[in-house]
Amino acid sequence: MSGVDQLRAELVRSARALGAPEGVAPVLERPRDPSHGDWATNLAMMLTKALGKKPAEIARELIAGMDLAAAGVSEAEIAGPGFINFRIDAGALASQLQRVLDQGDAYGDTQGGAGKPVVVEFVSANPTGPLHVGHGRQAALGDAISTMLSRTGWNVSREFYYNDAGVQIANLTLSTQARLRELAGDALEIPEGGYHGEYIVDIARKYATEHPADTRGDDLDAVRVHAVKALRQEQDLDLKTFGVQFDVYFLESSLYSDGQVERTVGALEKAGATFEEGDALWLRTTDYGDDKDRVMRKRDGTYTYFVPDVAYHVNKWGRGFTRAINVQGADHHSTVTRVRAGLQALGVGIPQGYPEYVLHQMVTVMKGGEEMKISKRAGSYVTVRDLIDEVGRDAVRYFLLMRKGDSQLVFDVDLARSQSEDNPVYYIQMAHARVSGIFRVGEIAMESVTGARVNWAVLDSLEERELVKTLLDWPRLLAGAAESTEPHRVANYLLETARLVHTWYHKHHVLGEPEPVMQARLALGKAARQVLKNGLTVLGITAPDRM
RNA sequence: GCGCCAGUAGCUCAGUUGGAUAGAGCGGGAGCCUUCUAAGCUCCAGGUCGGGGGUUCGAUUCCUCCCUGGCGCGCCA
Repeated sequence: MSGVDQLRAELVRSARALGAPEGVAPVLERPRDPSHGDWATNLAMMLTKALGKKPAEIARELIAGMDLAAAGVSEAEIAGPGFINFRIDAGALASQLQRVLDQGDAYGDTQGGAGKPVVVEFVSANPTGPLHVGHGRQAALGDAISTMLSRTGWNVSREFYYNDAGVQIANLTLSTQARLRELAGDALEIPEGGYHGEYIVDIARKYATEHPADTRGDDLDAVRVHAVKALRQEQDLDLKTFGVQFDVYFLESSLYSDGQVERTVGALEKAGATFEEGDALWLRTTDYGDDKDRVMRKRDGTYTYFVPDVAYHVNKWGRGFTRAINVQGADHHSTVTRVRAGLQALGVGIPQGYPEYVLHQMVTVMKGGEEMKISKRAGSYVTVRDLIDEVGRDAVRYFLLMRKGDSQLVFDVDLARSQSEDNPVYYIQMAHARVSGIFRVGEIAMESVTGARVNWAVLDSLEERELVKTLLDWPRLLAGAAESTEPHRVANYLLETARLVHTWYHKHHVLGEPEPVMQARLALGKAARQVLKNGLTVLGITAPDRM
């Protein structure tokens, strides 16, 4: 049982003795202001109605009824409108760092997910061009969310859905053909809705080399296969450079070839959720909160995009994923209602909120004070590769994760590239490297610091107490970030932790101090380094030992 | 017009799910290196939390109505 839990247990015991209702659950929080102690509770204010007394009186009685020593409390005072502020004994507080040292890379991991399966789908780009910044945000978000879930006990599968069966693929094929014919001497005629980027020229050139008998691209089937393959390879390479790996690549086309789309449509018709009108087949999405019904099968006999998407999610459910999370740009949010409506209409026991969506707002890339819109290769947008080339993988990851997904994001290339003073990524990594440096310079093996025989009570300065408390927050913070699927909480936590580490490092020397002091500070340093490393790992960012 | 998201310091954004005197980074100003990395530390300036009403001991946080911005509202994906 951790220190907070003991404190809470004592509070509950005391409150119950005063006549508080069963199930009373005191909220303990860390006050912003250190002078308000290490933990504070508003319990006395919560109980005013139930006990019919004034907050201050209740607070006094609560404290009197607690075994403060058992909870490691050195001081308890009543403050403000009725808060109780507890100060924890320095030794009792710092000794909890033993957990960090014992658990190492696993410190912070919890088991809330209980091994249940969850599929996280992200990126899911059409294989029609290089990945753009938005895909980058999805890749960073999806990967970090997956890691967080995995560290909180979920059995995670990362999945990439390839839209390889639609109109876009036809446009890609025709665009490639147009470039082939341009290379053969014709005037360039990129079709309506086609792709204008430089990369199409590369693909065409390679096709012509590999297919000397068809340099004009008359064999559209061969052109399509070639172009899709080339772009999948390019996207894979980008993702690899970004450090993202998937467990499953799911092809949209397989939903058609396996008959899953037809089966889903048949089931929806059977369920009476559809109707025909104007030579088209419609789904009654208005029965499930949509503002109008939606076409499933167009007049030309093909399906609208959300139909295979419904089939795809039936497939996920069928594979045993009772939880599914989709990371997508907010411009796709109209799909949410439709897919869920389709799943509900099937009536096969899929819960209403399935799948969950993590929608993120748009990214604006700024460089030199101006919006950067053009990539040489892609033509009309900035690619993930552009960003990695500009600022490096770690900085791209951090900058794409530092803001809540709900916020529009301004990516400042100049700031991200700066390696001197202003960059939060390097600030955090530097904290890790500086602590590593203590061990390197002192020639102290990291493994030799185990926490055994450490006099934790030595760590009683303001800076040390604040750092200790923050390090002890990590498991709770990670669990909260995972539950809310918000990696930016980890990013902000790391920045705060790094700040405390830098301050501590500057103020409290380690090497050459008297033995008990040095041993205690080495233990604290090692714990801090461990937490920084664990947090950076969650975000997919490296934790260098020297910079 | 309808729906979703946002509006907090000059700029970019956090705000621990309703707590105490609202924070960080950048930008601006002033200091700190014969001692474990100055990619660092310390201090100063900077705010009508978009606006009005409501809920209660207490609201940046919850409800409601306005205002502003982004995205979406296709037999496109």
